[in-house]
Amino acid sequence: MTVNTTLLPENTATLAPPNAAVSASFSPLYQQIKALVLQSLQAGEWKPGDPIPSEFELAARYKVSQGTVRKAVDELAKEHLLVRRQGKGTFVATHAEQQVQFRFLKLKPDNPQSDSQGPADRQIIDCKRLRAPPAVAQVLGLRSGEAVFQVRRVLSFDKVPTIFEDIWLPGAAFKGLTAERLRADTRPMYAMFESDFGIRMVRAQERLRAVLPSADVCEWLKVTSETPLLKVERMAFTYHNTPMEWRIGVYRTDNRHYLNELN
Amino acid sequence: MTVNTTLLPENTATLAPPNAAVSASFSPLYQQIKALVLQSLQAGEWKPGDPIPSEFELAARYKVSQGTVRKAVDELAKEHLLVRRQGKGTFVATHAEQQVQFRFLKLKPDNPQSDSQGPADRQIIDCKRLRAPPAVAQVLGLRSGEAVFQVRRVLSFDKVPTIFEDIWLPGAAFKGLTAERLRADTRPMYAMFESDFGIRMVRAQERLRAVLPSADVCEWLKVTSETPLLKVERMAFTYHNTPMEWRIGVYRTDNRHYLNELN
DNA sequence: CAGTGGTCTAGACCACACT
DNA sequence: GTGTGGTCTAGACCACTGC
Repeated sequence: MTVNTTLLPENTATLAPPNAAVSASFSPLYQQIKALVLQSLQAGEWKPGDPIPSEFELAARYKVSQGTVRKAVDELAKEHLLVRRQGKGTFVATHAEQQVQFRFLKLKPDNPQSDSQGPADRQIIDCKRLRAPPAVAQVLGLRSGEAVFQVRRVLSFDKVPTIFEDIWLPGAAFKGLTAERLRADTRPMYAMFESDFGIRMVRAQERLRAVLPSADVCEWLKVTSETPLLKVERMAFTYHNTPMEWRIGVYRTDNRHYLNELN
Repeated sequence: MTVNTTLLPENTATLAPPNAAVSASFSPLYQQIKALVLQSLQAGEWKPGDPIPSEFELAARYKVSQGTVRKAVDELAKEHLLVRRQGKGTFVATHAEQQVQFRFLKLKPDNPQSDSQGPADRQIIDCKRLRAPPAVAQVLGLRSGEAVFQVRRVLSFDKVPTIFEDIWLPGAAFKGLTAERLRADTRPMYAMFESDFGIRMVRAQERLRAVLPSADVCEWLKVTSETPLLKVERMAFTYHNTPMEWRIGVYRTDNRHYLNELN
């Protein structure tokens, strides 16, 4: 495999000096393999939950050694794009698995023994199809005025309304989304996005602030306007860092907290 | 190297069947090497900023192949305990490096171009040696009444007091800590902990809430009692998950936000 | 130039899951 | 048993750093 070509029919890594003049943009073989696997993931060649070919098969396909494939797959597994299961195979990661459900929800109960840690009760307020306001269009990488969906919902834990969220999604990718469909589905929202729209959220970024609630938030969360709330602004991305969701939530934090691990 | 012994004089991995009866507690060689390196780090055999022996030297010392050492060091590097530098060697990580300073401070300016991202102005209010209140003793793993230090300080960005913090440290480990020493040192606090007390913070956990400020916080941050603040409770750990710091901070978030990457 | 970490290969064997 | 991922080894060569 030559260096810095996107694909190649045969492995020339040990035959040709890989780095005569291209030293500036040198990229190791396993990174190139990683990019190829990622391409297949994005193209939907293997769907969430499916097994991908074994390491030896991939090694044969790309004409590299199994160890090189292993290193590429290792990185994708660490980024939660793939899941390795010893003895079984390597699978495309999915938000539908019990194990990783609510990977992105960091709000935990202060007293885990007395308060539920499980999924919340969800109430979809509405789901509207709109022309994107400028701010929304900008963060989602759309042209101003393109179609977007706006979903509003309330999450309750132990019967206490705790989270109010405003979710913006690109109209083109989520064609056919309705409040009814959201209400009918009992799985996590991101699991439905995978199966119904072929969109897998891979990475997210959250910005947190302390705020006081607006009048309508007071209504939905049944709090006074003096109750400080945690405002969580989330950008979620699919493959290749494509923004696919903008979510603005406010959390009650009197019996729960946002837990963050620093490594 | 036999399996499941903490150390061994020679490599028997290829000689003895590693796993006749101990299948339940099997641990791979590289994990054992990792534990040994970690032990040397904790014991201070190599100090923050120092180079550790080369992969070949470590391989010779532990009687394993270089590849096995590599995998152990890889993991320690990913956990930020070591830093690899191609061509130079592998070094014990330190909070003193420009590159990783304030690794644990997640408060970022809303407008990076106009607001400073750099280190804050620090004002040490006081540093008291006390007998640990029960709550403090519990989280730090001390007996109630053991000595602790309480440091209070204010951090300002662009002349705006933004963070008020209350920091609790075990008295035994930080013997000799004073407000004067804290004020005299211009480095990040964790860098001083390394050089002056031999304590390296390796991992931390933060719990976030929205709160309204107490009367003294209003004073220090010059805000009204109606200003919602982000309360950040941090537990920091040294090697082997030993708790070494409990820190309770309140952040102003009107011009800054807490940024969190979800992967 | 020598020494370090980084990549790649080839082959052996182990642990695990399914059949 | 067969096939999967997981570990370990040995050796080659590349890229980077500093003498």
